[in-house]
Amino acid sequence: MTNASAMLTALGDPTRQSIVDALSREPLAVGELARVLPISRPAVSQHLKVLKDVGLVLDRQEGTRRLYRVDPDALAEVRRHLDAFWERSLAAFEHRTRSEEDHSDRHDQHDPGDPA
Amino acid sequence: MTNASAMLTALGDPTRQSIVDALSREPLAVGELARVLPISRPAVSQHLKVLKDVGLVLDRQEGTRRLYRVDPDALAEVRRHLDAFWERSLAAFEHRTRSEEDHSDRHDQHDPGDPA
DNA sequence: AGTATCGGTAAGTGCTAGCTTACGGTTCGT
DNA sequence: ACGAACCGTAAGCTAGCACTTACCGATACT
Repeated sequence: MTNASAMLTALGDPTRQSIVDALSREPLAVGELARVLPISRPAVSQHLKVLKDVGLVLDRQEGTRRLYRVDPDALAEVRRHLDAFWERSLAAFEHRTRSEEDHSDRHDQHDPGDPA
Repeated sequence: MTNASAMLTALGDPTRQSIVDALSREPLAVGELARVLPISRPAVSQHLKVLKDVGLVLDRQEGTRRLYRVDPDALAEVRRHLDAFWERSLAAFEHRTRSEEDHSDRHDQHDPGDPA
């Protein structure tokens, strides 16, 4: 499992999506997040651990508090991962559409080898 | 919960990521997917139902088989959603960096109001 | 030093996501 | 009409996830 898919998996939880959403606007401490979200502070801590383990968020000690923020580079990595899916699906679709004109019965549509 | 976040949640499962991965390359029937994946055919069916409910995949009857494929537009929507996170986190970061020069002790950093 | 705030972690619980087997319906071939 | 292949759904089980409360260490203030 690549790092990008691990991040995607971490983003699967709606609560963690809310956390990333909030943190993307401005860095927040754990208690501040817990005040906004409908869950307890330890629950927030556990979610932040998950997000931190996959590299989606960064933390920095600020006195007695601990400020969490989103790592833009990590988000960019997830985006690239989705882009790969998107481009491939688009390519497959267009390939299908093109070969619709001369649709023969042969179904070896993978790697046509550009028969010039 | 918006549609994009629902799709993101559906993509949270690693098996579903594999399914989308496979389907992005070329449309496949349920049985073909089950042959590749380490799970049973009904399990694949259930995953496909989840993906279809959020609009990530499309299906079309092909004789006795049922071909599933990825909807590129849906993937694009998820991508845009992540883009929003990314842009905001980047903006927040740069804002922080800029206001680092004149960092006073006041911590009302939200909406400084551009004090000319 | 004493106190308060903040936050990570341990322990325990409920629920549901994901899986399997079993069954039934539909489409194609003979 | 019969059999085969394909697939969706029901039913049931289990592992793990998300949550809570309780506890403890660390940092800052007076």
